[in-house]
Amino acid sequence: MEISSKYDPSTTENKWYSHWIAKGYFHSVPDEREPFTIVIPPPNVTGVLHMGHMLNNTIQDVLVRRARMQGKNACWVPGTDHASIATEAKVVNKLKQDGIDKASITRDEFMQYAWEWREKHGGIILEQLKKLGASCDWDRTAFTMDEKLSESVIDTFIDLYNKNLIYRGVRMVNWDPQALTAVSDEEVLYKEVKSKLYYIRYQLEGENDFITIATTRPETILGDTAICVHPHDERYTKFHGKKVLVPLINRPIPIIIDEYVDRKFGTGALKITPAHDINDYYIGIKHKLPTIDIFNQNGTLSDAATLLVGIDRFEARKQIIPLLLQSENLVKTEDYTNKIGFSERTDVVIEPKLSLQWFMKMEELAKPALEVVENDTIKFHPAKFKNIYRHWMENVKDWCISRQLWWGQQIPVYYLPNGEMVVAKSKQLAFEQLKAANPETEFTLNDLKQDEDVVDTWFSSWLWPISVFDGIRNPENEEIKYYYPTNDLVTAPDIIFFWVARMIIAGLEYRNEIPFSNVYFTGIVRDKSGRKMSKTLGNSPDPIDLIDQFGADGVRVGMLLTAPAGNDLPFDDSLCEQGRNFSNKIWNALRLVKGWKSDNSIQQPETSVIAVKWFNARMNQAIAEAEEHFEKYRLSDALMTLYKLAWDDFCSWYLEMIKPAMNQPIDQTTFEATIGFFENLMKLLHPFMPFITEEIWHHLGERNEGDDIIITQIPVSQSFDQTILNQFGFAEEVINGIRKIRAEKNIPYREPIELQIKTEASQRDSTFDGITAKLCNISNISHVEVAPDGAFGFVARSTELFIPASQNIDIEAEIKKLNDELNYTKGFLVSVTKKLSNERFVAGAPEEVVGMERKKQSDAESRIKVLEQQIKSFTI
RNA sequence: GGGAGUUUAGCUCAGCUGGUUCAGAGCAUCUGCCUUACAAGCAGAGGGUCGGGGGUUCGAAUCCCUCAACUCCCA
Repeated sequence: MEISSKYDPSTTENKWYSHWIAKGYFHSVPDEREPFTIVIPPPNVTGVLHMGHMLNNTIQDVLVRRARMQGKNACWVPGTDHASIATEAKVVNKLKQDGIDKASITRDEFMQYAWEWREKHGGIILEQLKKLGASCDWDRTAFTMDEKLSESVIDTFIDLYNKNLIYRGVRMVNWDPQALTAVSDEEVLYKEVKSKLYYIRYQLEGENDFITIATTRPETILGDTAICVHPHDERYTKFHGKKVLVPLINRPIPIIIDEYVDRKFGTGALKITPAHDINDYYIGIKHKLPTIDIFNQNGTLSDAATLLVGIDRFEARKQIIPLLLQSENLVKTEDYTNKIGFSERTDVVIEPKLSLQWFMKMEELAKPALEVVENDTIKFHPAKFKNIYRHWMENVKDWCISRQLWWGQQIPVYYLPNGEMVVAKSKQLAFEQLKAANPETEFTLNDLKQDEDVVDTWFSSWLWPISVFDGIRNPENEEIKYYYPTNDLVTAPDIIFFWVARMIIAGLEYRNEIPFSNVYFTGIVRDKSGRKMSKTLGNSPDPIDLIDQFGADGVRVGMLLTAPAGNDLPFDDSLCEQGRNFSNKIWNALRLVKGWKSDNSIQQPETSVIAVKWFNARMNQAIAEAEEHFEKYRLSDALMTLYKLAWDDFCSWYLEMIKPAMNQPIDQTTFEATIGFFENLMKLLHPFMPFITEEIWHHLGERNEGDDIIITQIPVSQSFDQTILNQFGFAEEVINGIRKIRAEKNIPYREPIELQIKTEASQRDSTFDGITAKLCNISNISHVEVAPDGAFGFVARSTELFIPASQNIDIEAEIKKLNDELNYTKGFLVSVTKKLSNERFVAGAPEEVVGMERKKQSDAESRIKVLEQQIKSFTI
């Protein structure tokens, strides 16, 4: 069979993915095996696959495939979340393009459009994950607004309300004037912005005196209800108890005193606008100040402003300056840099705004959720994220869960005309509840009006590990009992509070059990210059293009090789190139092995006996190493271990050791052992490189229907022969020494050489002589008593080796080389001897350490002796 | 302003509770090779006073203090 010299992923990837699907390998049903469950962090339904998803889902797939090959019942639940703000914005835009204004249609009509949108666009990202090889149980694909999940959300809301953990209140919220909704603290991004500090003077009521304040937001003076000064600020003592007039509108407001004021900032006098600044809000409460909300929901000035009404807040800022100048209230303007909050969703400047919202009390719920992370019931990888988690949990604030949107689960609260409210699953139930509580009520069903708002999307996602198994509605169902708690969660650290913390809270509250045992925090994928990848910057490659270019396996390997947990990943195409090259390397190993004819009439050569014995030991050593890395969730290290096992040990060493002469058959024993090794390598690599390993698996032998690598058992480490590894270590030094001499002296590989070894007969070990001869094209290896003349020499451990020279030897160069080595070794000996002659060391250090030092000392001494002899032999 | 983390080769990172001349890996670089699986390759080589300073110790990349730079989180 002809196999191409370049591996072509495009011919294999779709083939195997369809095959796995057809065979139902990804589908899981509860059985008697140990379950291994991962729920996907549901990507945003509006999104397309980006590099962060690639990294995140590759890691999940590695974990899931490995678990599957360990004989566990692996279940990876895929799905998407409804992303209320983002999706609603998309739908509103789409409607606008079609000439429809959201305000002109009903809520039901809007929801219909939204569902249509999601039917059409909502599945893109999941389809893309298939290209990556993600072995999700697609039959379980979930969506946060599916009936099952939505009902769980509503049930939870009602339950928490009844437990007095949800309340409604007026609070200063982060208002997004574009999305026209409140957003949570976590959805506000603070950025440094160059702005101006305006110094504005307020005239005292009835006096011709002024007090000057500094502000970055001059337009908000219209909402001022006080000026605040520090009680000990002598500059302002004379103003205590007086009133000033708000410029332009001449509304009188009091001068209040509070230690909150920073005397050094600005003028030391602070304007107080309780409706539009969180700190002012608290001062307002403390001093019982009125609040004047001068903004409409869309960020324009309201009637309450009395001036510039209807003008946008930023335009108002521009327009108020000339007015203040004219009225001689503007004293001066300074450049100033401050941090301003932006909406994560719409990127507009957040407006602190007082509004009536629903909140969830967090303090009590947070305690047990902190505890399980502190005591490692849930392990974070890397553990440093525990600190961040602790800090947040200890300073947790109530969660604003209402959003002024339509796309999402509508809050199950019904209001009566008199302002009373009933919390229930439906209008009918609410009415029944009302009747039960108050049989005399005059209100009818139609008097009940449901809250217009929906709950935050995270109020759906926080239930995800439970709700995908219907564990809220049916807490005793078989699936939730089998799959929950899930095993691993793989996510980015930036949603540790949005999501991870709240899932832990929900798990403990509703299952009385943690939702997962391990949380693997990936890094953030950045571009070469360290910037976060984003659509707006346009610095993110299209993952699908990358897959086309390097193959899914290549991209997976590329991403994982340099992505230790929690470390940012500066992405570069060359990483995927490395992955692709690796695919090609093992592909070519297949070509070599497939080209051999095996013959069971040939005796297995001694060199191959040794080679097989060695590789077997080496492989088990590497497996043990990889297992350890997996245990610590160091996937990139596990991959690197296997990468080197395949490339260096298998391809570069082992295959060269056993390679038959050109066009010669190979003995059956070695051939079978080699196929076995190759198969094991493919199994070990399968979680990382699912496609090529499946392809090679089928090339390596005749497979029965259903004999696919994806469901084979992954090799586990067995005890291995340390002696042969040590013997190889020595052989490796010898071989490298010979190669170095060949390279330095320009002796081409084709030209056979002789090798003479000088060791004491008792220490002679010729195990690898045959292999050394084969790999270095040595015609004859002999053991000698005396160093030969006219030979290139080198020392491996404390053995002298010589290659008789067919050419003249540059004696001086040889002596120099030996002298350099001698000096180095002597220096080493000095340091060791010094250490050993230090009584405090010998007394204080553990015996093993001292023993090791003694061994180093004697090794160095004998090596020095050998080197000195060699030098002497040259100088004679 | 408060908190956390990071700083080791050109790049990305390992180096666990001090102890092999401990300074490592991959990639990149340089040199020589189309050696009959692979130039997406093979064989060699170079490269770091472990951010600076101080301390503890027989011994410090590792522990302590301090300074500096960067990153993130919170307000």
